[in-house]
Amino acid sequence: MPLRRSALQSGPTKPEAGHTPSRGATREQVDAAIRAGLLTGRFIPGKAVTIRGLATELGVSPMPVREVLQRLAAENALEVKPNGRVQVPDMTPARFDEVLKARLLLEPELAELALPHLTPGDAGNLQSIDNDIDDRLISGDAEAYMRLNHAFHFSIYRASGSKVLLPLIDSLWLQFAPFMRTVYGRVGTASLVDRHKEAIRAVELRDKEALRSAIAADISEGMGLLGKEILAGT
Amino acid sequence: MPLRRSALQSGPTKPEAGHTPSRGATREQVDAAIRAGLLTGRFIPGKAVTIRGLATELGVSPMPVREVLQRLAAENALEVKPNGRVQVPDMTPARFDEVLKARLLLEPELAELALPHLTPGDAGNLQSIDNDIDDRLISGDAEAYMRLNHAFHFSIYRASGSKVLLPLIDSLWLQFAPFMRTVYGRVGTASLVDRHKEAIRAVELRDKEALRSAIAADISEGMGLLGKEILAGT
DNA sequence: AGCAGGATTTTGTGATCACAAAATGACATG
DNA sequence: CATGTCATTTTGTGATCACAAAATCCTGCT
Repeated sequence: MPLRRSALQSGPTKPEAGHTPSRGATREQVDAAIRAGLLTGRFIPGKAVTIRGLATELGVSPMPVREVLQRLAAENALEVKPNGRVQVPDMTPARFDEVLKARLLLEPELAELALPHLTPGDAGNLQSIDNDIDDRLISGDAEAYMRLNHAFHFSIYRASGSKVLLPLIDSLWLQFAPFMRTVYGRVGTASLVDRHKEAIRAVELRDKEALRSAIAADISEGMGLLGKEILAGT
Repeated sequence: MPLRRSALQSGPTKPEAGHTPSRGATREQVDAAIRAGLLTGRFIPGKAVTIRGLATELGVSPMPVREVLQRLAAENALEVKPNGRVQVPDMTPARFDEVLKARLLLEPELAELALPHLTPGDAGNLQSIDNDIDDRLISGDAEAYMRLNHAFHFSIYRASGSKVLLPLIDSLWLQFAPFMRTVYGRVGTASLVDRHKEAIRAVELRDKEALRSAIAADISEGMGLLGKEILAGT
């Protein structure tokens, strides 16, 4: 086997020695790798993803990949077709509307719940992430933009300590991210707008309503307008 | 092994002949069995659930059970502890508040989306389910009540044809159902109230707002009041 | 009796195998 | 050249195995 460079492996591979690292570590590694790949759009919707393929790509046995694929299918991040093939589900207008609606219902709510837990230090981190985003936008690095945008939102949401709403939102992001990647591939990243600055100010001022509307506007303008346009032209 | 009567198997077991039924059929069977068990409260929160145990109980190999458990863990219906053990997560006040909030955000919305698709025939089905529920309430059959109450709500929600909101709500029900079972075990079923009648009338009249508030009231009165009371006393 | 400590069993995890279904490709036929 | 057919390969699925960690049980001591 030629050991080709994988698009999923960012750092050097781990299995240096035969020692088992810890309980379920391999599965978590595989899970993190595939999740990150989905969130940054490295999987193309409609393209089949094979168990053995990912397994050899990640240098593990098919077993942990099988389990992770089932997990992601349960979160509707992947779709198991009746023949057993697994693929990233392709976006439909109906699905898009639903994801948008769900995001608008849940994300402002969770941001509000997180607000009391956000420290001035967190606001600083958000500021720094947003600066990175601006850099990536002008350099046109869509993959890095998606990773940072995810980091921005979830830095807020995670502060809530939520164990229910957060996983739901997680599932939503996994569902729309691969599609948005294809959108950015068409319209580029230069025209992207967000409401991150308003959100940061709202966090600094601890203004509940301002944060809600910043998040809501970020969603409907950033995702809503762009996506509708693309889906209409298909 | 004495082949004890399983609490999960309702009918006679299937694997009569060695013929493979169809693609992934075993997994679906296992998935349906465990899901139904969770929704009717046949699993006790905090009690560990073992792969091999379920496997022999269902008469299958551990493999499909492993995958299904991973799926359900991804939906937060089960919890994988750091040692790998899998159990039904026990309810905490914080978790309960979040589930309640999420239900109130999502379920009235999906009911409204479903309303245009609900026919007079559907209203009749709802009526018949609700009649069954009333019978079970006075006879005190908590397990049947939970199954029918689930059927009532999801008969509405499924009509929406939703592929995003519906799975999210599915996940929520799997999370609170086992806890509610313990609640019914304490307070009995005679005192349960619901807003099903109002919901049915709203469906018949195609009254959007009436349906929303019927569902919302059903949630906050049926689940909210009962749960708060129990959690406060723990 | 209470309890620590070690042996035994149980359990999850990752790997591999066998099999059937599906996808793929080659090839012959119209 | 298009098209249907058949052989080959790939793929998912379920089962089984080996191993280590965890839990459980038993025993012997104070």
